[in-house]
Amino acid sequence: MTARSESAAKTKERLLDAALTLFSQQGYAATGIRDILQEAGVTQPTLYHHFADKASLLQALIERHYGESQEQLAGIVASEETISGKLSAFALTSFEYCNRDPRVPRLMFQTYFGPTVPEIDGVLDKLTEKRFRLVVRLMEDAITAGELSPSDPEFLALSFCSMVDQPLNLFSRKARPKRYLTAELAHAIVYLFLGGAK
Amino acid sequence: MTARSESAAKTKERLLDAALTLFSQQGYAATGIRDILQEAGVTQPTLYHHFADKASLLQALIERHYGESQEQLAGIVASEETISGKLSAFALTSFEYCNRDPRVPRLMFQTYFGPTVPEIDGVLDKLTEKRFRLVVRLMEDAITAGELSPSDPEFLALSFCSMVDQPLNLFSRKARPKRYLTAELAHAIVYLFLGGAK
DNA sequence: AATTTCCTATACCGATCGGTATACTCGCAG
DNA sequence: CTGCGAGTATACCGATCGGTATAGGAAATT
Repeated sequence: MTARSESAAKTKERLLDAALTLFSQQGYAATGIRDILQEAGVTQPTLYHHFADKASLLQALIERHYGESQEQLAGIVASEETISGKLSAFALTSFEYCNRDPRVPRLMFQTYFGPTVPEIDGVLDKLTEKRFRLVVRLMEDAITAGELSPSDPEFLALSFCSMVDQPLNLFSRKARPKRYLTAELAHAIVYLFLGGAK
Repeated sequence: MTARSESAAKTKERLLDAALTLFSQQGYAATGIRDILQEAGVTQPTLYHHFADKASLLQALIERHYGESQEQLAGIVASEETISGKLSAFALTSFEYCNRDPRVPRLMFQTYFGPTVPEIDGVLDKLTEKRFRLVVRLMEDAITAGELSPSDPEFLALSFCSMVDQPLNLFSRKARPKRYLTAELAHAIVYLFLGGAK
C-alpha cells in the first residue's frame, strides 16, 4: 500500500507542479493540457487518472496553497500583542510566502484579477474574503483598544491590504531585484499606515 | 467624402465598443472574434476591413482610453496647489473615470494583472509607468517643499497608488453598491495616507 | 504465480479558434 | 454612368482545444 501509491503521489505532485508553473506564467486559459503533460513528463490518460478535468487541477492548486498559507497567517498574527506587531507580522508573512515560491501568489493574483474562470468562480473569492476579514477584525480590536483612531475598520483593512498586496502582486508578476519584498519594506508599510506621510 | 466615411466610422466604433464590452467581461483570450462580430452586428470580412487582427482591436482600445485619461489626469493634478489637493484630484479623477464607464478600468486591470497577452506586452506597461511617474514626481515636490516628511518618493507613490487603485479594481470587477467610488472615499484615502491611522 | 495498480503509446472525437477567399449588393463620388 | 468603398453572406483553411478510447507493459501486492 506504500511503495506504489507513493510513486503515484509523486506523479500527481509532478502534475500539480507543472500546472502551477504554467498557469502562473501564462494563465489558466492560455495553458493547454498538452503543455502540462509535456512539462510533467506524463501522458494524457495519466492526467485524467488523477484529475477529473483541467479545472480540477486549478482548484486543487488554489485550495492547497491558499488554505495552508491562510492558517499560518492567522496563527502568526494572533501571537502578536500590539497592532503594530500584528500588522508587521501580516505583511512579513505575506512577503516571505511570496519569496519562498512566487508562483503561488502570482497564480492567485492572476486568477483573482484576471478574466473570470467560470469553473472556479467563488472558490477564490471565499478565500480572499477570509483573509480580508482577518484584517478587519484586527482593525476593530485595535480601535476598541484605543490603538487606532475611530474610523471605518473595513476601509482601514482595505487600505492596508492594498499597500501590502500591490507590491506582492508587482513582484510576482515581473522579475524584480532580489531584495524587494524585504522586512524593511514591510515595516515601512506599517509605519506609513499608522503614522502617515506628513 | 463625408457621408459614407461617416457610416464607416460608426461601424468601426461599434466594433470597438463590442470588443470593449466583451474583453472587459471575459478577458482577451476568452473572447472569440465571432463573439465580437455578433455583439457588433457585423460580419467577419468587415472586421478585417477595419482592423488587421484581433490584437489590433485591443491595442486600439488601450491606446485610446488610457491615453486620453492620462492627459486629463496630469492637467487636473497640475492645477492644484497643495499636496493634499493634488492627491485628492488624482483619486477623484480616477474614481470619476471609473464611474463613467467601468469597462475601461476593468479592461486595463484585467490586461495588466491577468495573464500576459504577448501581442500587447509592453504597451500597457509603458502607460502605467507614466501614471506612476506622475505620482512619484508629485511626492518628490512635496518632500522638497516640506509638505511631506523625507522618505523614498517611489515607496510613497506606490503606497498611495495602491490605496487608490485597489478600490478601483475591486469596483470594476464586480457589481458594487452604486455609491462606492465616492468623493468621500477619495478624501478618506488622502487623509489616511497623509495622517495615518493612529 | 496471479492480479491489480499505475502508467505509456497512439489514435481519435467534435468543437472552436484566428484568419482567408469568393462572390455579390448597394450607394455615394468622380 | 461608371467605379470604388463599405458591407453582407457563406464557406472554407489548418491548427489547436479539452477530453475519450483502446491496447498493452512493468511492477508491486496478494
